[in-house]
Amino acid sequence: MAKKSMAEAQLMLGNQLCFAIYSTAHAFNRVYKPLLDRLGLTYPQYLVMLVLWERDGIAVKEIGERLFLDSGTLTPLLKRLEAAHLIRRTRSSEDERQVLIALSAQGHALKEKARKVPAAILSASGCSIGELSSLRKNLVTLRDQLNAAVGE
Amino acid sequence: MAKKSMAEAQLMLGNQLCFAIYSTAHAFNRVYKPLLDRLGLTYPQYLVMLVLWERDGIAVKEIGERLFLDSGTLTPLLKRLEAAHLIRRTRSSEDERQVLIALSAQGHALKEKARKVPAAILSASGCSIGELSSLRKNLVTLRDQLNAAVGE
DNA sequence: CGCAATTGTATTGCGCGCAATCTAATTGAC
DNA sequence: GTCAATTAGATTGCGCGCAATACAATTGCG
Repeated sequence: MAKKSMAEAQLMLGNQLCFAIYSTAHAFNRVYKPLLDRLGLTYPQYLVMLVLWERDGIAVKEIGERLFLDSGTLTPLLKRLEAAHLIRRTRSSEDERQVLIALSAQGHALKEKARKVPAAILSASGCSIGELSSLRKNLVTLRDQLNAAVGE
Repeated sequence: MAKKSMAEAQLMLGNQLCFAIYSTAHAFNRVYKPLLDRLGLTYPQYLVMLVLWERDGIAVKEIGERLFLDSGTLTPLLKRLEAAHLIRRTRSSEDERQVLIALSAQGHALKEKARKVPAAILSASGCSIGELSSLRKNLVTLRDQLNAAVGE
């Protein structure tokens, strides 16, 4: 009987870590949206730009590995960034299968406008650097463990 | 110079935390998918069923409040659950604006098959109950803070 | 070299997630 | 009671996110 109610408790929404993550991700999105609207970016597009601001001229594959996204997501997203004149997509001459992504002048320039985003997010979170940092570490560990479990 | 790059690194933390959450949510989804496929549910549909297994006969509005989802997401999702014969949607006679969601016999029965899901997730996470529970608590605090910040 | 297997990207289809808009039902101020 | 404001859902449109599939370029094995 005690056992059964434990199984029951595990099915309760409030007890589920996954729902906490799911709903926190949505909450973050809502905080980011007004900030990113000013940059003309969606959140996944912002992630791609963050990768490119660190280093551009990389293949779609590498962006996908860093963000855990595949070509089904990235190909149309990158086409939209190209249509917005933030990036250029060119086939690699060394390996014609690869499409290399380079920032345009506008894409580089957008980095300056994006500088104030992290501070705004930090303040909306209402947490200390230490809290956020330990939370991040635990999540990355969990994520890597989950991804390893999927790969068997 | 060291100070400036440290401040910059700290500012990036909000971004990094958000990406940690974003990518962990996707990792969870990948772990859940094969388990939920056997139930014929997607993850958001599973969340709706969790709410209904706790208490059904509730309005769409209440489901939306518990899951932080709006009618644009729920209406088509609930129609798919109805098409799968897991729920029934009926207008409230007291307030004709409301649509009440009730589990069908199949919907109730599915709860039994869903009981083994949480244990499978727990094992894939590779964490102890205590770790997951404290992580969950921190995330809920952060989520509520973020949602409050959006509401100003 | 020749050909099968692999790799990188593109395409299609489906299910969210949400903003914006719409409609019908209810409430509230007077 | 009347009419404006509010509320609950539904609809539309767009951008992911991913599985499945397709295809061309490259690699590797004989």
